[in-house]
Amino acid sequence: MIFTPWRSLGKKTGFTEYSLAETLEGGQSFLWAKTASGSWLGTWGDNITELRIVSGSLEWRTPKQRTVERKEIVRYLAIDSEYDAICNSLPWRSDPVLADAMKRFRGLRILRQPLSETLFCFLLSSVKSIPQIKDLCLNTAREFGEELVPGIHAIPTWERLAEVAEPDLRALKYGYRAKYVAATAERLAGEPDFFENCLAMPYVDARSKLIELPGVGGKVADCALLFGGAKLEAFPVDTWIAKVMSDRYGMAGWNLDQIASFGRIHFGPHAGLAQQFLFSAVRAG
DNA sequence: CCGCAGCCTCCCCT
DNA sequence: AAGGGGAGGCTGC
Repeated sequence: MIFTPWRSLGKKTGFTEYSLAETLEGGQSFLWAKTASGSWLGTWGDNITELRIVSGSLEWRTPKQRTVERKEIVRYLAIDSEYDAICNSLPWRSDPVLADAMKRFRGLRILRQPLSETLFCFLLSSVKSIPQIKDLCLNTAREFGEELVPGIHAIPTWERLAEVAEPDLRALKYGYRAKYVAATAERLAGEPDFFENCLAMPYVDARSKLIELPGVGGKVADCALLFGGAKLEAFPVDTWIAKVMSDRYGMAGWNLDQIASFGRIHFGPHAGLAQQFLFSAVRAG
């Protein structure tokens, strides 16, 4: 494949080798893979981009036959957000657990993925590890998604998924998730403005709307809105976060909804970023 | 309202 | 070497 020349986004992005890796494949997206040369190649929507860090600068390039505008990269990686100010607004001064996680993963950002695609990936995520979710997503793309360049496919649209029979999803090893995807696809195919409407709503309303979909509960809705809807107040509670809140914040015995409510209040309007720092830290051990 | 088993499949463990 | 238990959740009882 022929690529454009590498272009630089500079050093001010704050990304390090470590925080870029954690941002791209630390559980927010399942569509990035490390290349033999150590760069990252991935997709979102119908975009394909390769990223790398050289001498502390973030660099990017795209296939020549399918270029991506610089502003799209900036938007996806949230480089245009006031990162230092947002980090500073988190309650790290009074929260040593958060302070430690932020120190270890400085530079970690919340991606701005397409909401539709993000919801799809997280609908497949229940009781799966990251490598397994990646396999499911990429196999689905290869089977049903548009071929963007030879060998690289986009995640199919919900409209396309609505045409796929449930047994064909089972054949891709979806397991019990097949009926969730089939039912949600059928529902969404009749509501072309669903995601646009969600994005226009406040977080709480968008969350309720997503939870109406088959197979979508609080955790999946929060992941979709945080990583695919830029709703930074979302505080997804999975088993890892439940564990750290139980062990380090004295919340043993609290249920998942209670932990999520506490997280949104304690960490504030950017609770989702705090969640991702804690998630990365507890997962790294 | 709350807690829990069951759901597919894979993986790790014995 | 075969078989049980649990995994980044949701649903229905």
